[in-house]
Amino acid sequence: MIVALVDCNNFYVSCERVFQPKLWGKPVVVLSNNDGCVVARSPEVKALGVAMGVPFFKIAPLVRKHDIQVFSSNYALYGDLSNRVMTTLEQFSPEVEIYSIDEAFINLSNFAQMNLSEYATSIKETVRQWTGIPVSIGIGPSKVLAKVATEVAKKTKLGVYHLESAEQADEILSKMPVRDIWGIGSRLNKWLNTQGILTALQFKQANEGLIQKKMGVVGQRLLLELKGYSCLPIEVMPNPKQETCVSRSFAKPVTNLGELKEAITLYLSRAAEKIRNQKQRANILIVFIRSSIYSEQPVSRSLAITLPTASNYTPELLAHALGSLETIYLPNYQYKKAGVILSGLQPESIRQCNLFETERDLQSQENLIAVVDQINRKYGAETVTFGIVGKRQSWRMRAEKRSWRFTTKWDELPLAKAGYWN
DNA sequence: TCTGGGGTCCTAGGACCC
DNA sequence: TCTGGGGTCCTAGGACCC
Repeated sequence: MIVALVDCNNFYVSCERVFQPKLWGKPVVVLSNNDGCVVARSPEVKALGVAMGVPFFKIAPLVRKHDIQVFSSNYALYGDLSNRVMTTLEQFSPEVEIYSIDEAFINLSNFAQMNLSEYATSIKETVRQWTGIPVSIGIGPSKVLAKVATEVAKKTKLGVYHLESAEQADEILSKMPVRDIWGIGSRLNKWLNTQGILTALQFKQANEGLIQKKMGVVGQRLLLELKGYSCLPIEVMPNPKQETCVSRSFAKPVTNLGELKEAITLYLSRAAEKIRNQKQRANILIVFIRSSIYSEQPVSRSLAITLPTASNYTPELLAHALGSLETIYLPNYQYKKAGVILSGLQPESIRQCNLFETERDLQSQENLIAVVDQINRKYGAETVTFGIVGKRQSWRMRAEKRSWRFTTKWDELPLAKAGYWN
């Protein structure tokens, strides 16, 4: 197996730069939803020592001092540019696995006779030319080693690295903290350190029984992958989702049941829309509300119910969701976040009818919801909403510094006028 | 004042079945 | 004296990822 990993360089920042070239060379950050944490940093910002995930308010002085350009997350833009990158990659191999919004694995096994570094370089240049997004590419005999190679690639000027031999791998792994291996998180890192395992190479050479006992088959696979045996296949067809979650933090704490109902109504509507797009129905509905984890009076309430029959029909799901909310709601607490999870998803093609419903009832439900989806697609999300959604929503998440949705909204297209581009 | 959102996989243990 | 064996399904919790 020969795997390449294509990783977009500080993707969200790069997306902002594509349509605002004046941002090149300047320090730029992109914030998480609700403008809470830093989730993407330009190299200039990394050089200032800003860590991934720090709360934005903690870097406010740095922002002023270095005139860091700040943006709220603009997922309409990032999602669209991601699609363009992935489509471009499909020119280069029939087997592309879209792993996340900014990463893809490519199977290059059939290209072994070529100079793969050169091939990767041409991939990189094409993506840059066609989409404006800079990428780094690592090549190795397994997904885990391709990840390692990508880390090396990011530090080279070329932005491409081919890990070809076990000696090369060991050389790199010996200088790599074990925490940086894909699949080793903070918990396992802590435990491994107590076992005297500090580097990736030490992990690779560790006692298999010990790793297996602690980490199960996940650990075994990881060891094999590091040794160059591919265990994790490239998955070209996305697996059907098993659950779908919509949740948001509030801009300010909410205590009132009415406002929570509004929020749950919007989240549930969005979640139902998502599973309809995936052509799925849900068997299980979970509703949760919770305070900030930093709160002095913490509260976390949730309820999972199994639906009488699988559904993706918003009004029906909504009735259950609001019922659950009333059950779990406790007055006088400061809720900071709420959400719904639709789980036990199954294909729409399987249908269990309710004893008292007729084919005609179901058909008219489907027609109604199809029209709602159409209107919201055409005129924008939440043009048509269900039930008790008001317009004055003081709890709505913040997105105060969002750039234009340059590629997906007619009235936000980039302007070709003097002064815009600089 | 202010700390994201959306997922996946694996395991262990209990309930229940024949 | 002596009380089986082999399963499935569900849930909760732990770990990870970007």
